[in-house]
Amino acid sequence: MISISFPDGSSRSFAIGVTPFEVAQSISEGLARNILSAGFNKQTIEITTPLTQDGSLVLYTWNDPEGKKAFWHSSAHILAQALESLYPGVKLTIGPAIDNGFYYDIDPNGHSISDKDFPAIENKMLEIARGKHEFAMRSASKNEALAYYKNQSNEFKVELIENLEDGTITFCDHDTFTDLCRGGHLPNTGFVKAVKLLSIAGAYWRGDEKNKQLTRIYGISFPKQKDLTDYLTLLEEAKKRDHRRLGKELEIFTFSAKVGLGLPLWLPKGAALRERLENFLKKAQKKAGYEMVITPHIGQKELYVTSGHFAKYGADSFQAIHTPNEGEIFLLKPMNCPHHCEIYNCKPWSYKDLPKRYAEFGTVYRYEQSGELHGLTRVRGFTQDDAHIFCTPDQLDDEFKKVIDLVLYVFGSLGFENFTTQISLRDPEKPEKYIGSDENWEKAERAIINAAKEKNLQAKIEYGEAAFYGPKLDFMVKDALGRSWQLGTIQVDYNLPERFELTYKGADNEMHRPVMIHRAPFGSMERFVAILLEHTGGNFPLWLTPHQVIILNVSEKCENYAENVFSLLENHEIRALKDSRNETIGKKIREAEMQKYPFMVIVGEQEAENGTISVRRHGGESLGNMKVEKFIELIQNELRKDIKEFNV
RNA sequence: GCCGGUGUAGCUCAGUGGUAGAGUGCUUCCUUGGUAAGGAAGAGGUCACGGGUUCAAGUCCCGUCAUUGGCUCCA
Repeated sequence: MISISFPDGSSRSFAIGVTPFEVAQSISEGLARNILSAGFNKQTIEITTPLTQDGSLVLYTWNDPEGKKAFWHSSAHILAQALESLYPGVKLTIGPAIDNGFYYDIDPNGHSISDKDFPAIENKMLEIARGKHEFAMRSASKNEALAYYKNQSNEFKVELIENLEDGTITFCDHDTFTDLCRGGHLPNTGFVKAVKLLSIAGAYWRGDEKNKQLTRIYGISFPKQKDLTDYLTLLEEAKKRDHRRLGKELEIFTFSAKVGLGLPLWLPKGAALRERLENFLKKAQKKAGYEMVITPHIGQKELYVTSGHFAKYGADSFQAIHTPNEGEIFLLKPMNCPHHCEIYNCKPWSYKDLPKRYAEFGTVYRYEQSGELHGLTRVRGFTQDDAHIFCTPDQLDDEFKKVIDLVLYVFGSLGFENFTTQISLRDPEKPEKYIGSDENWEKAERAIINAAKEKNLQAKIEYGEAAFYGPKLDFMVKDALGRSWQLGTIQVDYNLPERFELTYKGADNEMHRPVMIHRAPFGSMERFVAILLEHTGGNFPLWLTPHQVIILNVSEKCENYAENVFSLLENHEIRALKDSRNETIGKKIREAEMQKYPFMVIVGEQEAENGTISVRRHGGESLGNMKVEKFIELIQNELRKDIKEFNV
């Protein structure tokens, strides 16, 4: 007998060789029907794998990420089999499960595959699935495995196997198909009832652009047809929240091929929205002890040689700006830090003056590769809500925590609750990649980890993701399609103070180097507004929205009254708009709904007579008739609730 | 930058080799309305651009540009 323990802490005895499926059966038939995969002693296994020793067992269903993973990983095998059978000679490489589905990378080996072929591939996959072929794992020696793939001239699998240790190599077979595989499958292909291939793309072998480009096919699969239908509906809904679409519909921003790729043009409503966001942050920053500075959009080449950015990025960036003076060269600024360092350098500082916190909405220009541009989330000219804090090493901890507070305040005020955080540290294997002393790095890394812990951030630690000059803490938010974007960032920097020879005089009467914190709570105005659009679906909070109220007159007879109401609202700094077109009231309401104005004020002859207005909220809720003064009060109350002050 | 997709009226899109279309918006007129589309008429297109095949190209082929899904990159 072996003893199996469960996640709830209980444990039971089973016969040696019992499978997770049988364990599930012993708990309930329902569970046994739904179980897809299992974890035994923290290792993913098939539910048909016999257990031969004591251990802890977790059973996974579709509702567990691990269950979905087994499902989608198995689906990738089915996709690979379908591809092999439809396109003989294709070379398989890797095919993992991802957050939403799976993909398989293949070398088409002369075949051309396009999305027009998807229906045929999907049908083949379903045919394979219906065969209910069992997935069976088997071990192989390294030599056997190498021979198998050398025989197929599959250099990719050979490369994979060469990096594996003999004795750890396993294959998975189902039906007529075989693949090198670590494991974690469904019992058989029959679990897969619905399949949809989503897109086809090029992907470099092992993610390196110097390598051969393979063909990647993305797909998703489900245990029920209805799940697929629901998922596709969800995708359609997400498309409606695409910031590029909303940006056009709500007239927030546009692009012009004449102006240039990736250079956004902010329309009046967008500019006003952005200004409100900036003012919101400025107000909080003022409380937090920041001082605004303003720096030019260009800088001499020497500035970037000093900062080190020229050597690293000069060749791949916007090219030099020349002047009538021969040899005089300027560059568009790709970041604000060097300018801010020179501001710090304009006079000597005492430790008593620190920290200095310089903030600027600084517009920077970066020549992103054309294929990377994406709406407002990835552009070539954008404005960072940048600030640099120059402090003593002793102040670092405290300053860092204060910045976290500010970022949390910003995210909280805008309803970003589902953000994730990531701490990026040095790669301990490659100390040569980083500059600065070990002591400083340890101090900085400790400061970030402690600060994140103290602020209860469930930060994921990533080694090797740090900038070469220091570790960082990033705040990531997902867009409508679930793609993660980095918004807020806080970075510790020992490099620039060194390169710009920044100093302050300490209590010991000696000169010292300050530490620098780079931080941007929004990240950039462009990306932030994009993600905000996708999160709110264009229904901005009342304090931020371009127009808070639209006044709709029922007929031309009450246009004067509408004008009076409009002036009253304007006098109280309520952002109102008037639709006095000669259209039916029904049509005006419909259009106002589609433009997502938070309040509609409807005025007709009755209202004009009684000196009232009829108020309707976006979405259809009627607030009834009231005096304009009461409505103004209502809005002002909502605004107060909407946004809280930042408390240092 | 690389691998695919797409590009037709201001916008959303139909149009598989034979006279350039719809809805919506816009202009004008009628209608004077009551909480998600009142009616009529009109204007609006070098079918992204350049080349090619064909008696004939929006449609097929090649190139360029833009855009888009990924990959790579992201100071």
